[in-house]
Amino acid sequence: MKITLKNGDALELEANATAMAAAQKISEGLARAAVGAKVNGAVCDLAHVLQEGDTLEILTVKDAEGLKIYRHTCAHILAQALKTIYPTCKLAIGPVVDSGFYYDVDFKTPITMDDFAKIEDEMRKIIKSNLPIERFTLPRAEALALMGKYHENYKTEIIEDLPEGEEISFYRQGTFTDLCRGPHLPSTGKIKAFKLTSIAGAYWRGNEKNKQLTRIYGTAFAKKEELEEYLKALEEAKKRDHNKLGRDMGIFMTSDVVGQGLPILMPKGAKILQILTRFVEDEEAKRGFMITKTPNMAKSDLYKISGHWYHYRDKMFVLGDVDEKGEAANEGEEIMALRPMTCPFQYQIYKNGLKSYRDLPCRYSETATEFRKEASGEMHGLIRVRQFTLSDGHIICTKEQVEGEFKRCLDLSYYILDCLGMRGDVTFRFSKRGKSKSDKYIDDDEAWNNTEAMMKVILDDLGLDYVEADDEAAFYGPKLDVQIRNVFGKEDTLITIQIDFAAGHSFGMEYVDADGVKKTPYVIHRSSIGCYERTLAFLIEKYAGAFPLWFAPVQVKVLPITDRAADYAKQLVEEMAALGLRAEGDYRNEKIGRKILDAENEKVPYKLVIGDKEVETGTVSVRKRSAGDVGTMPKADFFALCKKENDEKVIF
RNA sequence: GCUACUGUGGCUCAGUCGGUAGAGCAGCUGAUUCGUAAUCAGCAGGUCGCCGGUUCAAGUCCGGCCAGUAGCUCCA
Repeated sequence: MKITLKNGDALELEANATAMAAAQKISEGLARAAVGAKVNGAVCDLAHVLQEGDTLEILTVKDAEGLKIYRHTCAHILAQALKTIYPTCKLAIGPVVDSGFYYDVDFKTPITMDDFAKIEDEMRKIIKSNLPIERFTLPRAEALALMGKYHENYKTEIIEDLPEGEEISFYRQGTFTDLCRGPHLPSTGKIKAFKLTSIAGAYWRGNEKNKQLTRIYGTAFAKKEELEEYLKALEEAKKRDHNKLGRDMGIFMTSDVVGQGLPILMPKGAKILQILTRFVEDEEAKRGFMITKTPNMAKSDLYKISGHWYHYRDKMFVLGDVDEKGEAANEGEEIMALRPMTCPFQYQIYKNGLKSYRDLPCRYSETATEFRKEASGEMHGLIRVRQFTLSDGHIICTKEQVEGEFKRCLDLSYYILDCLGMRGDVTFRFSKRGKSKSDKYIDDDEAWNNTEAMMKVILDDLGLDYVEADDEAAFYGPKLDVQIRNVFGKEDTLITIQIDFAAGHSFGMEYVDADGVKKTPYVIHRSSIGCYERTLAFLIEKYAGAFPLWFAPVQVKVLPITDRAADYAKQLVEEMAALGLRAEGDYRNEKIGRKILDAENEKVPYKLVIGDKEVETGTVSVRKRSAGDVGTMPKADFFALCKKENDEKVIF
């Protein structure tokens, strides 16, 4: 029989040959490195039997899909080790994740990280035994019986939920059998380097109403060196953790008596946010946005119209006593709530006066403070907080204008990301309702289908490289989320642009069209730079606190060598301030080496060393961050260089 | 909220087998005015997260609580 390889070459094989046999025929080396196969585009085991005309690709750990197979097998080895050491534990699920794998397990008595050594030893034994891994399938009744025999009630629940007719496959290695779609390595001995990394609680099926299982995280690599490199890189990344670095650098702090999730921005942090806010507000104004200033709270009546009062109240800070239905507990008391979003406030502005089609698009923007009562365990540094400031905005426009306005919003965010040097760090997620029919979404299939299709056309037209995510939409429409990862690899939304088909109707917004008929507009919710606190967190992590000059809180540190140079140093600071540059002097009675070290630790972009020579000649001796001494120049030259770098928002 | 881990001066950490706390940095004072990554000396600073228990004796052992950190999105 003849098959086709990925590169287009034909390969002659005996009838019923497996993917492994094909790999062997190609080369012994490939057969040794092989971890799985891709037949006609579908990933499968090496034991997969090939058919005439199949297209075959042999996968190794160098392929992303191959590495997944490798790690998934490692998860099974973990499961087998756990069943050996803790025979009464029950297995739930054990998938592969970005940086490794995990297995969710229900233990009779909880285990801790101290047990890892013992578990890893058992895993090593399993690997050393080089057990062959075999796949087999069973009809539903027998599959249930098999898992029932092992008292694996999580597995039986999974089987029961599988659609009728779906193939139910198992993988067996030695005495251990696990329900699994696969694929897997041909034997356990192929694993060369692995490590259990952490332990955590995780709810069965991600639902907090279900039992919490123990999740054991691990990772695996093709070589020991790669594993060590990964662990080292992880340690390095943690040094950039904004939650540590931001506090150490005096950017922000928290206080027990102020409260959880309420970061206090210190002078340096507040300065950065002021710079970013002014930049964003000015840029928005250039692009046709009208700035608004709306209240931080409103009566419950407003949130009743928006629907938040009924769906979101447990996450709002409510002022006044309310009963479980959300009505005032004391007759006649006015119930207020801090706002969790800006939308309905800006809609009030739109509704103030009759609008013509000539008024559209109506672009409102605001640097808006919002309040959300996040659960206590969900707060994280500056990334997830209870009070934050969002570059919020709403565009009210006709359906025909949606596409153009959406593209303008993305263009603004692109520009901002470029100025921050973060364009390369983000990914895009097209967040849809998709197949989900949960009651958290507005019930209007036609509107959902139309809006999701409309957004898809826009994204494809822009040639955006995005992932589609079902069940991630806002309750009123689909979103384009600009995503970013923190130093722990956790992904968060930095910026979002959303199309809302419902707000126009629910808030009674209208415009008079050219034909004299009143029509309902579309709304685009958008942020340009995202939430300032969160964006600052990612900036700290990206630059490890060494910010580009244009938004560094202190741009230049002037370091007089002796008291004789102090007056000139003060004069330099004043001259730079007059030019709009942020400079500080270090007038302590310390040696120059110490002043340089301290300024270096502060991560100031430029240092000026000032001694008798500079005083006499009106020059400055310049040290550039991470480049060291770059020589002496007339002060005016340095000012110009600095000003240029500031105004052009140079990233270095 | 749940699970796990952590909790000693402002910061980083010591503290053996239970015998009522120690260093470096930072701070303060004094001396030093020294040209490119830590000048010297002295001083001061802690109810060992909180509460309770065991003990002649608890930072150390036990129980409870609080706070911080990570995970709880990846679905055979």
